[in-house]
Amino acid sequence: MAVTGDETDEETDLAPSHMAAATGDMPTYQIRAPTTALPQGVVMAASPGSLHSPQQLAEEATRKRELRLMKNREAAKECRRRKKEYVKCLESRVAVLEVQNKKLIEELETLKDICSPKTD
DNA sequence: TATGCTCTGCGTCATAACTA
DNA sequence: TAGTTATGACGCAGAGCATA
Repeated sequence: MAVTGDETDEETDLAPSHMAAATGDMPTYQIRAPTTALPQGVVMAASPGSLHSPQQLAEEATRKRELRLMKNREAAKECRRRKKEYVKCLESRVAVLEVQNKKLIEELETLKDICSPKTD
């Protein structure tokens, strides 16, 4: 067979998990890594037991919110980066498959020519 | 050059999915 | 089951481009 062996097996782990569930064969691009390191400038909270006044509670709530927003900001950046990578991966796969398809069509035409009975 | 349109990236919120 | 993370959706701002 003249099927080119250039079918990419480069499927990276790049499809959203729910997408993977939908299509059944797409890889996932969700990479859950343990995030132990805090971003720079983040100060760990005082233990809840050490909070007393309503003002302290309010400050703690504000601090928690800012920490959450910062984490989510970083998560969103990373998510977008992975998504772009995933799309690039899909686009290159499309390009490869288009070339492969073209070759197969050409091969089919050649075989048709060879096999078709000559009618004079 | 001013204006409108499109594209791209960002921050935030809501929520699904996951983990301890 | 509460807390955490990943991601879709939305709105905003800035850059680049066409065109009147």
